[in-house]
Amino acid sequence: MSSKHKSSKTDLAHRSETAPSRLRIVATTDVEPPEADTAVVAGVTDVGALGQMTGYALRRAQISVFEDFIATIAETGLRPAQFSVLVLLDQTPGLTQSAVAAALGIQRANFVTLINELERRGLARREPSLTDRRSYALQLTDKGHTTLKRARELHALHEARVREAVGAENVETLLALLSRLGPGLRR
Amino acid sequence: MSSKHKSSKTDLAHRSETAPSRLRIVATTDVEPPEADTAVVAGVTDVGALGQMTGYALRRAQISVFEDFIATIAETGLRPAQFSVLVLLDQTPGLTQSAVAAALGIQRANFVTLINELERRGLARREPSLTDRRSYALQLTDKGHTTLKRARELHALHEARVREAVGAENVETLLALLSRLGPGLRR
DNA sequence: GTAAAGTGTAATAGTGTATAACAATCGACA
DNA sequence: TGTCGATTGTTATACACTATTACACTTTAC
Repeated sequence: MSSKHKSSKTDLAHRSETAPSRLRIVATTDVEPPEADTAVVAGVTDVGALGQMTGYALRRAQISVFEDFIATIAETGLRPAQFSVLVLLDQTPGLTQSAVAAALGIQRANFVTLINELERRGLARREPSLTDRRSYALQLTDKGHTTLKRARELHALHEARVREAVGAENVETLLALLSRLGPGLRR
Repeated sequence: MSSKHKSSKTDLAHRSETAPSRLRIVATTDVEPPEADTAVVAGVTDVGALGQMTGYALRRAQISVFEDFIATIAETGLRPAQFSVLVLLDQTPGLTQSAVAAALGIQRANFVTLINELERRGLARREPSLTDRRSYALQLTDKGHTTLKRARELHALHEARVREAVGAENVETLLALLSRLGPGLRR
């Protein structure tokens, strides 16, 4: 699809070739590995070697974090994917369904149901694109903005718990490392 | 991965093996944050603020890593959950279905299908428990062991890619941080 | 102007997970 | 020893998420 999209007010496209700032990771902390050994911890059989496999560790952490996040924003009636769509549309209004889906790694066919629901709840709306009659320009409604605002407050509570669990000084380290695993490992 | 794991007799409960000491995290590395700005990277709209949310970052990383892992062990016909069951049964033979399910965070009702399939493929078997007629003592078959061995080789290739992507010196840091997000954030 | 590509949509299937119910069995204990 | 609550494996079922295919409509490229 065409590159630069809406240049609302936030001037995009100023991607200085050389990364603006390198992030110097210098985390120094004492960490207690939960437990080692092939045994039982709190009545549950230890997963042993599994815990040293990045994939497994990632999955368990992700599930755990999502569990907390979902419970935290439950009052908004939003699920994680819906929340991320609102954040994205708030940041960059006018995106097409395909653009949002691609950015979030969602199949555009599956995105239909998602945006349908957001529209049904009056949180977002499809406006006809002025330049392309095939697509819609997605927008947040006022209700969408207020809901998002509340969701952000709740998300902050959740994020605070995550920071506490992982250690505030280590959060940026974690994010930096995770970003390296972003979409696609070279093969 | 490790070098241990071989003497898979039935001696569980042999504590201490991995240094139960404290893990000193001292990662020092230069990391290029993928890209900043509300813009487009390679034709895809940037997710912006989303990238700073641990949950989102975790999810994307997990999906990416799993994708690679699944593709890598595809030749064994194993899916991640099945692989983890084999690893667990190899490490601790004789576990019951409930024990394995609990250790892996799987609903025991859903584990039935999983072990059924492993048994159907001749990789594991249900032996009658000698002490409890309600449950089974799960075991790997010879075929299960050889399949697991091959899967481990393939997993090593996968893990190597992960290490390269995240930086070999940072892997233990990542694992330590992820373990802190393990099951359940305090609420 | 015609062919190729992109957009939104529906239909469908596959997978993963959660819940409820149930028979068989175990464990505790009066 | 008999009863009752808890546990184990199991089936059935439902829901969320994902992937694939197909299609009409529109845009883009040659």
